[in-house]
Amino acid sequence: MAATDRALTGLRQMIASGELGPGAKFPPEPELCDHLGVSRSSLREATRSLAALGVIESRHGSGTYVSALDPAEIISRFSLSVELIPLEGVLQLLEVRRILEAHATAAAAARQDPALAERLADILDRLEKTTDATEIQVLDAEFHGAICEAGGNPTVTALTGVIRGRGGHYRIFEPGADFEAIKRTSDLGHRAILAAITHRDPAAAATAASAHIAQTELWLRALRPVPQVDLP
Amino acid sequence: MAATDRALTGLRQMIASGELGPGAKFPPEPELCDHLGVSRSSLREATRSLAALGVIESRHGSGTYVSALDPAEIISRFSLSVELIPLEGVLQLLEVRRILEAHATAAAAARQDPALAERLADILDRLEKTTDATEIQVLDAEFHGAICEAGGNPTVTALTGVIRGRGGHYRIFEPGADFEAIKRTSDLGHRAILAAITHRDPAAAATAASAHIAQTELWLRALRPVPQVDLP
DNA sequence: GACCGTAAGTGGTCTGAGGACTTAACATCA
DNA sequence: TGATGTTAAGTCCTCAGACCACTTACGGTC
Repeated sequence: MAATDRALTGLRQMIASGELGPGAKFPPEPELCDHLGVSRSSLREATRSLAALGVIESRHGSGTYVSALDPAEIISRFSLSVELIPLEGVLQLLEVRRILEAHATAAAAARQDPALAERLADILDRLEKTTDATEIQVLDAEFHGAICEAGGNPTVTALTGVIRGRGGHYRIFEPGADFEAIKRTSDLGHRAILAAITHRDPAAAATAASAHIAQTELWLRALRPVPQVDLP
Repeated sequence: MAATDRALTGLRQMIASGELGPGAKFPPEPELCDHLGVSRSSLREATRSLAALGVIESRHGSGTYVSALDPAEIISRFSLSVELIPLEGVLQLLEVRRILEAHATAAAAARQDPALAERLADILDRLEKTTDATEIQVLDAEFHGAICEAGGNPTVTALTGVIRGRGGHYRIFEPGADFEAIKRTSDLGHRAILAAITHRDPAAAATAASAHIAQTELWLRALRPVPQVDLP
């Protein structure tokens, strides 16, 4: 087996075997090199791989640690790769988001939390007032994010968040030909979701969320020209 | 910004900007180092990160290439990290699988493909005959995998596959106290799913799949002792 | 035309060195 | 005594250079 793979397997094994749990500290690099039988370069490439996957964290001057191994955090790391997926693949992902978010929205409606409805209404008030593309995107994420959070499964929240972030790169809400019609349809979709949550109607909430995201899928399908993405 | 981060951002930008599409070849490492203003070590750590995420592929002696950027392949890379998630997180992930697979199973039932039903029946025949833990796991994966595939969304298939693989590490089917009862319940669940697909009843299929996976969640919840994982 | 060896191109690995950051122990001062 | 500044040890980060292993394509040979 290649050196880096050997290091990679060794590091993963140390975690999988229970030798190192979440938050635990790895031995210093030279010691690990000796233990795994690889050079520092290979070891560092292996640690970088696991760091990219959210499994470990290297802290400059302090040490290398096992991450919390929280599924939501690990899924968040996906955004680094999901942001590069072309439109064709994004549509597949949007179906995943539609299914999961319909479920989460239903769960949120079933939860019967007056504070949630109030907060969502406040977000929509602000959302309906603005025409700025960036602000629309932020408030939309806040709306759906709050609902998913209320759904109770942080993993679902993280996963839908990553997909929503990717979709946001395709700027549907740029002022253009159909801007006003699209914006109005979107606003109405949000109100339908909020109404279902306010009325504590899980089935209606799932349907409204599903329809709202399906609408986004249709817009994206029409938006064939591949956009530029600005990375940080 | 740190050297490796600079390289990472630069590489991602080359893809995000459209300069390099799926399958495209990167310039040789020395040229990239010069272009990005980092040493070869730092560049290599950056490429390893992106390779771990499934965004690029390095082929020894040939070059470094942009991957297909297929969401299903990218999600498959997740298994490297998902396999290390502790039981608590696996339960959150299983809920994701339950939601997605219920949907995919319904879609498969709606598809009305006689060949699928035949293939599934064959798998179940073999599954019901064996008591070998590994073989059970393989056939179970084959059964659910075939259904998800028929569901029509490869991303859903990949995601459920990764989660199922993680759950499989907790060996529910080891011969033990409740082995026979568990096995019989599991077999019945599979037959219920197959019946719904054969009868082309999407709603029943979704319910059966959901119930089957929910049962698995219950077994896992009861299985508190953390198992050892054997990595390849 | 098919096969094979060779050479150029490219990523993989190792070694050694110095720099940058974190942490904790220690000394100093009010 | 308590707070503060200093120092030193520990650790990861980056660079440079060299050599190895693999792939590919070219050109020669049969």
